[in-house]
Amino acid sequence: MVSLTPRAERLLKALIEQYIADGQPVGSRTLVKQAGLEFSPATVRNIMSDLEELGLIRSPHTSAGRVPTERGYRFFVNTLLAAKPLHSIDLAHIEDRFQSEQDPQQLLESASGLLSQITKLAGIVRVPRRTYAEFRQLDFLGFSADRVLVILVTHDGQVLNKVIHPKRPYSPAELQEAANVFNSAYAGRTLEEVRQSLLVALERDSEDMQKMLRSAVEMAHQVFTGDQAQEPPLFVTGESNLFAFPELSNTDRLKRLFDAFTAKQDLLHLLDQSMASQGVQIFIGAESGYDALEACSVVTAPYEVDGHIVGTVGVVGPTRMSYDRVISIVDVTARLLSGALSHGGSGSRDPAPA
Amino acid sequence: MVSLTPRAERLLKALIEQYIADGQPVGSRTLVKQAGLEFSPATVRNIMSDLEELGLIRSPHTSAGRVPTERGYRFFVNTLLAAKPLHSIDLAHIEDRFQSEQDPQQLLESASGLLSQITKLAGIVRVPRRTYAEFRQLDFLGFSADRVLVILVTHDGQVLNKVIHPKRPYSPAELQEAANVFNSAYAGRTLEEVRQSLLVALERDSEDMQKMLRSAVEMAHQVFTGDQAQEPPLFVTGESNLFAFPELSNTDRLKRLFDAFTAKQDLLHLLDQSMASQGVQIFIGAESGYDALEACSVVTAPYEVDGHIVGTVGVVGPTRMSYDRVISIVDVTARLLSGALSHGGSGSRDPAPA
DNA sequence: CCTGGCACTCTCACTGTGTGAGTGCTAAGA
DNA sequence: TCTTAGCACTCACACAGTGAGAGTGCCAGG
Repeated sequence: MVSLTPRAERLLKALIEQYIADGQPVGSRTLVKQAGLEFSPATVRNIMSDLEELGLIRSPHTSAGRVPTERGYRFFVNTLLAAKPLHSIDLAHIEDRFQSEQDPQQLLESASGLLSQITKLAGIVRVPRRTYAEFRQLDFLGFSADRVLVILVTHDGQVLNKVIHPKRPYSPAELQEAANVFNSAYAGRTLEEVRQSLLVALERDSEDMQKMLRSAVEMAHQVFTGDQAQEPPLFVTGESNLFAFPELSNTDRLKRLFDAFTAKQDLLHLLDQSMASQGVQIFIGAESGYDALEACSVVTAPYEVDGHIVGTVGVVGPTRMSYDRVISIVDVTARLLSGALSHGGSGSRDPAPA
Repeated sequence: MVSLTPRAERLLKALIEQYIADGQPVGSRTLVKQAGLEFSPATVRNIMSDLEELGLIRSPHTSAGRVPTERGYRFFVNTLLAAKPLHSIDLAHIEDRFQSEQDPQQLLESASGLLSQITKLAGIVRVPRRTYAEFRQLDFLGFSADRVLVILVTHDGQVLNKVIHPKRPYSPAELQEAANVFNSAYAGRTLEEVRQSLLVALERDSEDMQKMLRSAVEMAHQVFTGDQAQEPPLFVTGESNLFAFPELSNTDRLKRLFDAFTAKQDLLHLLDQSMASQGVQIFIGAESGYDALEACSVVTAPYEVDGHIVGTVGVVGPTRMSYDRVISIVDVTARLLSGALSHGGSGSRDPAPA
């Protein structure tokens, strides 16, 4: 990374803060006045010239002021930024909301909503993969000769359901029996483990399985394979906040951005990426690697359930955002969410039958 | 309604069609050329003048051509429009998609997706109110001393679930027993009926109820009251198609429109309104009564399950849309959806346990 | 090394101008 | 009485020119 003189750093910091505040290219004189610098505009111009050579700032045109480049933002975020403690009102707001929410899914959706409300940007939340959830039980409900509703419940109270079409009709008693056998065989393992065993079980010769279990396995397998598509793995909230930013108001850019929000594919990859490491991560402009996020930055932080990272919360906004504010909001939200999901709130722990 | 000379009608029709086709105000000369009229531009101007007096068309400014007013569109739609038969490729496309889809919820989402794909506008689908669904069964699953997962299944295979917090701990056996009692008491009635009975039952002195049923009622009541918020009552797809229309490209207008898509409140009212009557309904511009839909038209058609109207499909786009095309697409989609939901597809009918 | 001064550049807002599209009106023709 | 050709008129739009303002780069002196 480039190293700058303390003065240049101070200048760059002031410039970026000023630009973030009002979105106008900032000139030497304004900068001296606004930041209360003790040297003259001319000196500032010299330093700016250096910064421009380093690729940290640039001039939209000759007689405009300077604007940070993505590289400039990156430097700013890496070395100049002092995380700003969160306003206590916001903090209380988040805590309140998490306290009153029960259902883990709703908790996640709330988190996304809160992020977008507080930051006035778009909030995103990566829902935990169900693969790692623990299987609890499964029920088969016959609806007609060829339609059976399968309901799958995980240890943490998530419910999946799917209508499947068995090869032959089953009586209610048979279905009940099949569920019982299946449940005692698989309860307590993760969904992924169950899925794997099902695959193996199906490949093996059916002789060595009880007839009932075989049916159960076949039907359950249908649920497990259809799994992914079933529910949104990602919450996006407050997209329309982004209309407020002139730098994004280009219709074409907006369309691509909104398409990305709908398709979710790219965002998902990005969030999965950021699950790999602890703490807040920031993708500035092209760093995300997705065209749709061209003039945008994404700030993310993973959240945990009982000490394991299971998902990510984050915020999407224009590169010109108050990183200090946003970073602490995202950070705190991730922490509080982890807390709410882990202990009392709901989300896990032994289902002691009282 | 105003009545016009046949010539004026012909002219108005040609003008609106021309305007829908390319979005430019249309002048007398272009109109003569494009529509192959056998009278001169001057005559056209005279007629246009009449139409303008009647409020059917207007001039954005002195030297521009004419543009239809909302009233003009309304007249056009009411009396000049010949419904255009649907392109057979589109028809096949819809049928295919409905055929391959099983789950009623997914079927509805598909319908919305199809509408937006084919019309290149935003598709909306009003999901049936669950209130009229028939109650089938309910299960209580204890997760911890103070958390019980309630799973409710309707006759048509929908699954609702909610975590509730009972007043005292229950053993698994108690929960099982409570569910049994509850199910035999209420199976086969509509959710609304069940909700009503629950209210009554709770008000009555608890003495005359079995202890078990009382608990079941209290817990079930929690599920029934939390019902509405649980799932989206409305699917919206392809919103980003609307970016393509210059008449909507005003950022402020777009924001309001997208907020309406997110809040869903207004759209819901509109769709509920259109459930009252059979067949395609069209709301042009201000007719919808919602500011957010200012320069937009909404085309809707109710769909049925077993002869009863239960929801609405529709399309939102700029007032300048190909009404003939859109109307038939919406109409056909509603019909095919009704079919898919009613017979084989899924959606209803006796759950013969085979 | 800093700074004041100065010439220079470029955007932006404003103004004026010409052109093209389209209108309304009038008077002549069917 | 209805239609049409002709004509004067209006207006948006694109284009060029202008002046002000903001900001820069560079140079020479402290």
